[in-house]
Amino acid sequence: MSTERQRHPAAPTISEVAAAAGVGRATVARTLGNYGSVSDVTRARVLLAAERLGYQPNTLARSMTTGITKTLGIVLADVGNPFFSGVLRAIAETAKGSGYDAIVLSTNENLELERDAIRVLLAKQVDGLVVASAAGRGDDVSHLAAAVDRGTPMVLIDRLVDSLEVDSVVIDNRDAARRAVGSMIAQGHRRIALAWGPVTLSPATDLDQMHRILDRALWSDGERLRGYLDALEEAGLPFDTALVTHVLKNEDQATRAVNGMLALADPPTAIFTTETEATVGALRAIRSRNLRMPAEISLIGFDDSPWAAVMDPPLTMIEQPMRHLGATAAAQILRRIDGDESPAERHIAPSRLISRSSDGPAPRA
Amino acid sequence: MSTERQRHPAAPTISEVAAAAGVGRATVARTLGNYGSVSDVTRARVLLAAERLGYQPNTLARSMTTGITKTLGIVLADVGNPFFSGVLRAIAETAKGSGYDAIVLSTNENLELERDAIRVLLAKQVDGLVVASAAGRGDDVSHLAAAVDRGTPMVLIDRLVDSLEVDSVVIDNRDAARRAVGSMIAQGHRRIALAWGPVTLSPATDLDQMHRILDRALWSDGERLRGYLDALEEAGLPFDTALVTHVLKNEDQATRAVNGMLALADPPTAIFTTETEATVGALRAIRSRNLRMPAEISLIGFDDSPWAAVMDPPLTMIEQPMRHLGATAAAQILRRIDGDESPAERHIAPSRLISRSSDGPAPRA
DNA sequence: CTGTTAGCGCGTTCAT
DNA sequence: ATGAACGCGCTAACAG
Repeated sequence: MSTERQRHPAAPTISEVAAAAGVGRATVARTLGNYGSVSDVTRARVLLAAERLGYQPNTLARSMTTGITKTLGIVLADVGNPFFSGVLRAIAETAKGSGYDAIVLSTNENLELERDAIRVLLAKQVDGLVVASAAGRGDDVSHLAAAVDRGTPMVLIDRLVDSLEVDSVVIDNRDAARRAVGSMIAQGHRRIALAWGPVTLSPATDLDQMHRILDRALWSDGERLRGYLDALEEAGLPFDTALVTHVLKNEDQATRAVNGMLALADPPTAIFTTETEATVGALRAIRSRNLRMPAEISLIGFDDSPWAAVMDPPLTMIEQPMRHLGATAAAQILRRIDGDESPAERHIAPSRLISRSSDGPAPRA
Repeated sequence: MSTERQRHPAAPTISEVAAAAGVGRATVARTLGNYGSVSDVTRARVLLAAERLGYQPNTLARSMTTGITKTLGIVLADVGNPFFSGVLRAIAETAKGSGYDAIVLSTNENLELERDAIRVLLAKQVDGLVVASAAGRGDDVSHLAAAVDRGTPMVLIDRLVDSLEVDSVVIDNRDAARRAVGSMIAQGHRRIALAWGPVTLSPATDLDQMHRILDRALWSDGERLRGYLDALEEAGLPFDTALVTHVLKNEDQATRAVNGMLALADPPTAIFTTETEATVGALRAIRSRNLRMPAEISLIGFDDSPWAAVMDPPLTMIEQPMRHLGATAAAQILRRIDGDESPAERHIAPSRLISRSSDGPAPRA
């Protein structure tokens, strides 16, 4: 009996198992690690001892010697976003299938937190990184570059980062947006609002300024806006800066911004939203003005959700293949970890416009 | 020039920094670790060398000697559920505030995956565990008990586990359900459906059987059902097993089950849903039968969401304080890690019934 | 104030 | 087939 009562017996180590089994540590390592050769009787003795002591390997120590953690670092812009949590689920499942675990960090769209996340993950010696970066174009991404330099494989998901020569898995945001907006134009709409455009303090007053703002925006935001512009241009419609929000990305701001547009002398007859929260914000604005949808106002938005189908009317939405995106990203990073040194690949996953009833013919003037 | 081109220079270790600075390893550890005492000049030299070499600490090695990982293990039943991702966000933020990182594993409501998750986390030597368990009452929770025995602090969140004497942070599900159902009864409803009840293959045919099923259900499911029964009993209303779903927890099953109830000769005039997916399923069923809400059917459900307010009509929902739950759980686990040995605490967080327009007076027969 | 040394738990030669 | 011994990168005693 020791003087100080040991409430929690220290976890048994490989040495204790060895002692209990009456063999050397190496033999235990061999049987438990399933390599080298061990006689059947010794193996049985070791296994028994391990079982009885409730031996659990210490993966930290293992990683210490092997230099391998069997762990993926996942950096997401926002786990709270159903899109990202859907992607995450697929990543985690695919990884586990190959014996990898995932450490997930959410940056809340904050570049500073992203830097921190990468630092933490690298310090934890993850074998690979999957990143949905919060970096806008032109932002300093040296933290990502450093990870790559260091030799840690990385794949970008959902958002490209210009200066980085790494694998990526994204959808064709520009095309998806072009098609959505195009379908509204085809239905006769001439004044189509965009919520959200890129965040900026000084809204664009003309197309040139818009393009300049666009060059510093988040990649996906930029692409979606470009697709919007593409559709306008194809149809020969003028671009009106008053129809693009530049507000901070939260629901209240979106609501207010869309409300403002709806109050214009020449209001939009259709709204294109680039994210779930913008969609909800737009719906709030539409509801507060008692507009009938789609009779008086049409709406198409990014990121389908289960509830979109039970809205009144059911919402026409762009669906992103979350599972496919996640699974592809995970498979790619595992391949890199496995030693694949081929040039960086860009995977483009298909998106789909799910037609429901929130969009319809433009009302006659 | 070495024969084999070294693409990725090995990460510099403390020894290399020491060499570069011309001091001993310990001195480097002291300056970088900010402990002990180091002369200003040496400190400067070390800092410079570390900076120039781009030194990054290897936390694995650190944890190896200290026995501390500064890492929390979070096991959630489903990260895809907005409720859990909201909770997670609060946990992560609180933890980071104290210098802790979080490793998150989602079990998809699968006990087997939960066992695996705990094993992985323990192997990674996390300092503490926050768990929303997928275990129903009576299920084998030895994996959780083992973690506690081993001395790893644990706090249960959202779901209690009977046999475990550990801290927990939950809401009073029973009371929340009782109040919601009670408010419908007060509005004249006599036939109130419950979606979802506990999952089971052989539905209850009477109250006794219901209670028996209840004794093996997920804690939160059980509590919510109990609250439903409480409200019925208080009002002297009979319990009808036909009004409680027993289906698998996915949207399609919920839709079908609710549809079936609505087709009854004596259909419910109100529905109480215990989770978001059940709510969406119920809405689908209501919509497919073209029922007007709340004129012909009332609805109240668990877990408020941004979109609930833009539905037509806006949904009356029970809001759980996700941030509060997460922050409390994190604070509690940090306290335990800090050495607090006081008896297990049960934190009960307040929930709130947000009254909107999906519920109303019962239609006259 | 600073350098030396001894582990932490494990995987892996190298002998035997 | 098996055991002894070394090292991964770092912290913590212990000398000086």
